[in-house]
Amino acid sequence: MATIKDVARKAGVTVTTVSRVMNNRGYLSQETREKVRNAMEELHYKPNAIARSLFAKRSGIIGLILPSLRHPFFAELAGFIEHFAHIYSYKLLICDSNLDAVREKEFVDLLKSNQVDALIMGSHTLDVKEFAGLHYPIVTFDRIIEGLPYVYSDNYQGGIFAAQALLHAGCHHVAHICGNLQLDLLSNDRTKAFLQVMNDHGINPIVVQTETNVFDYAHYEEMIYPLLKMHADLDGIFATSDLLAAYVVRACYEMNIRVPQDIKVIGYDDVYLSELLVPQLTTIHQPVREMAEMAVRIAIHGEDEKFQQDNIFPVRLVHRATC
Amino acid sequence: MATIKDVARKAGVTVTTVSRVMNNRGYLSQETREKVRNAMEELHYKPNAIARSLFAKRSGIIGLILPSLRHPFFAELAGFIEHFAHIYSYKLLICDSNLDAVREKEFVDLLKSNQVDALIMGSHTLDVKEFAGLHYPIVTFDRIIEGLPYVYSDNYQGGIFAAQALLHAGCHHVAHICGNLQLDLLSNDRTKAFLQVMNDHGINPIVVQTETNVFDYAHYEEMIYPLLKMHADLDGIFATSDLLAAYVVRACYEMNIRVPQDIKVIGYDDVYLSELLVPQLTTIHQPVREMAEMAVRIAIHGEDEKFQQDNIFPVRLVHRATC
DNA sequence: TCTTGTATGTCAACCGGTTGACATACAAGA
DNA sequence: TCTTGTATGTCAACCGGTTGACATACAAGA
Repeated sequence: MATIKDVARKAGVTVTTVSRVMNNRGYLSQETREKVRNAMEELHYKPNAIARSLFAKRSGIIGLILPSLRHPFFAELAGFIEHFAHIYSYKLLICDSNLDAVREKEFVDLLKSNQVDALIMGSHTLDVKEFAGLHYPIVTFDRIIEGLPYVYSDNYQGGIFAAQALLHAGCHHVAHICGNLQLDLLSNDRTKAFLQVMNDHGINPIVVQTETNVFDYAHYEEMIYPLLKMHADLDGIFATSDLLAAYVVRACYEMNIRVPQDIKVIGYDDVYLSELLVPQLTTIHQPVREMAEMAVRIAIHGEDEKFQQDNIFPVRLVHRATC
Repeated sequence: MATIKDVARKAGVTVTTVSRVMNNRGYLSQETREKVRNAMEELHYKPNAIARSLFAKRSGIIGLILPSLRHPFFAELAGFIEHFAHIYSYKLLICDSNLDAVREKEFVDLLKSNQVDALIMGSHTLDVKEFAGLHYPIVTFDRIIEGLPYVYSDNYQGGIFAAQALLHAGCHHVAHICGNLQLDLLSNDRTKAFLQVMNDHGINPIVVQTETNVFDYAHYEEMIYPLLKMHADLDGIFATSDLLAAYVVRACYEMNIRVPQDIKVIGYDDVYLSELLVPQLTTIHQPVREMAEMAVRIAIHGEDEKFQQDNIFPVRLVHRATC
C-alpha cells in the first residue's frame, strides 16, 4: 500500500507538505495542493489511520460490549448506536459477550489495548471491582457502576405500568418472567415495582427467572411450558422482554390458551417484534433510539463533564392486542 | 496510560527486555520474567495494540459491512461472525450501511484506512468497479465480484423447494415477495428458480419487490396490504425472508385470512423468528452458522489460497405450520 | 528600510511498540 | 583452549504518520 512517502515522491514535494495538504495546515498554494491531490488519487492513497491514531492518541473508535447481538433489543440498540457513532464520525467495535464473564473481561482488556476512545457497556456479568483499574470513559447501559455515567429507562415506572395494565384488565392470577435477578441490573426494578403494585392489590405473582449465563432460546421454552401447565388458572403474564413475551404468546397458542381472552400478556422494550406478532404485543416502550444517542454523546464528550451521571429516559405503555 | 518505558523503568531493565518478555523471544531468566511481569501488573500495563499493529502491518481486525443490524437475518449473521472471529483471535469492526451506497463506499474506505486485515461484505449497493482499486482480502456474502471469494447458499435450490412446497400444498394463485432485484445479488436466484418452476406448472406468480434503498418496515406493510386486497384469490405466498413472511402472516391475520387454511406462506432464512411466530413459519433454512464460519476462515486465511472462490452451502425446507 | 504574510523545504523528534546487530560475561562440554 | 548456549544490555532503525523549529525567498505595505 502506498504511504505518504510514495505520495511525496510522486508529487515532487516533501512528506511535510503532503501532511499539510491532508491536514490543511500552514501555507499552501493551490498548485501544490493539486499536485499532491493528484498523486494521492493516482496511487489510491489512503492515510494509515493506525499511524495517525498512534500519534494523536485517539483512535476514533467506540467499543460496545453487548450480551447478545441476536437478541432483538440489543440488535436494535447496536443498530442505533452504530448510526449515531457514524454521525459523530466514530467507528464502532462491537463485542458479543454472550453473557460470559470471562469473555466480557477479555473484551474490556481488548478494547483498552486497542485504544478505544470510549466504551459503552451493555453487558454486565462482571463484578464492579473489575472496573477499578481502568480509568477511561465508560458509559453504562442499565447498570450503575460507581463513578461512571449510566443510561437507562425508568424501569420502576415500567413495572408499575405493566402491573396497572394487568390489574385494569381484571387479572388476578399473575406470573412474572424476568432475566436473572442476580445480575445487578437496573432492569430488576421492573420486577420490584411490579411485585410492589401487585402486592398492594393483594396479589402475589409467581416469579420465574432465566438462568444466569444463558441467552438460549430453548431454555425459554423449558421455563414457559411448565409454568403454563402447572398454573392453569393464570390470567396475566408480564415478561421483561418482548422476546420472552413472544415465547409466552406462542406457547399459549400451542397449548390452546387464547391470548388475550384467557391470558393477558405484556412484554417490554417495544422492539419491531412486538408489532410483528399475532396478536400484536402490548408492551412497555423504551426509547432505544434516544438512549443510544445519549450513550454515544456521553461516550464522545464524556470528559467535558457537561453530562449528568444519571440519565434516565421515560417509558410508556403501548396498548396493542395482548392486554 | 503506562507505556513499555514505564514498565522497563519500574522493573529495572530495558524496553528490549520487556518486549522480549511479552513476545517470549531470546534468552530470559525466570527471575527477569517475574520482575517484568510484576511491573506490568503494578502499572496495569496493557501493550498498545495500535503501536503493535503499525509495526506488524496487521491489525487483527476484520471489517464487516452489513445492510442492517436490525434485520434478524443479519443480526444472526453478525452474531455468528463475531463468534468465529473471536475464536480465531480477531476483532470485528461492524458497519451498518443501511443500504446506502454512499455510506457503503465510505465504510469500505474507512476500513481500508483502519488497516483491517480482511473485509466481509454483506451489503451490496456498490457497483462492482468500486472494488477495482482495492486489493486486500475481501470475502463477499451473497454476491459475485470478479476475483473475490464468495459465500452463499443454494438460492436456486431454495426457490425450487419453495415452489414445490406451495405446489404440493395445492396452490394455484401464487404471489412472490422479494427484495429489489436491481441489486445484483445471488439471492435473486430464489426468484428465478421459483418463477421457473411455477411457469413449468402453468402458474404465473404475481411478483412484488421492495424498493431499492429501503429497509423500512412500514414500507413492507404498504406492499403487503394492497397485494392481499387486490388479489383475494391468492392461496400461496413465497417471501424471500422470514421477516417479510412474518409481515405477510400478520397482515393475513388482521384481514381475517387464515394461514395456512386460506393462504400458505413460505419464508426464507430460518432465523429464530420463524419458530417464534404464531403459527410457526414454514421456511427455507440457510446454514448461517456454517456460512459465517467459512466467511471468517476465508477472511483470515484468504492469502493461503487453499480456499475456493465459490463457496456454496446447501439449503433445506423446514416444514412448520404455514404451509 | 523594516515588518508581515505567503509559500515552500529540511530536519528532528515523537507516538509506542518490535527487531536485528552487536557486545559482554559466564558456565559447561568437547 | 575453543565452541556453544544462556542471559542480559545498548543502540539504531523501523512501522507511517504529525508537528514544531528554523531557514529561505519573495511581494506588499507601513
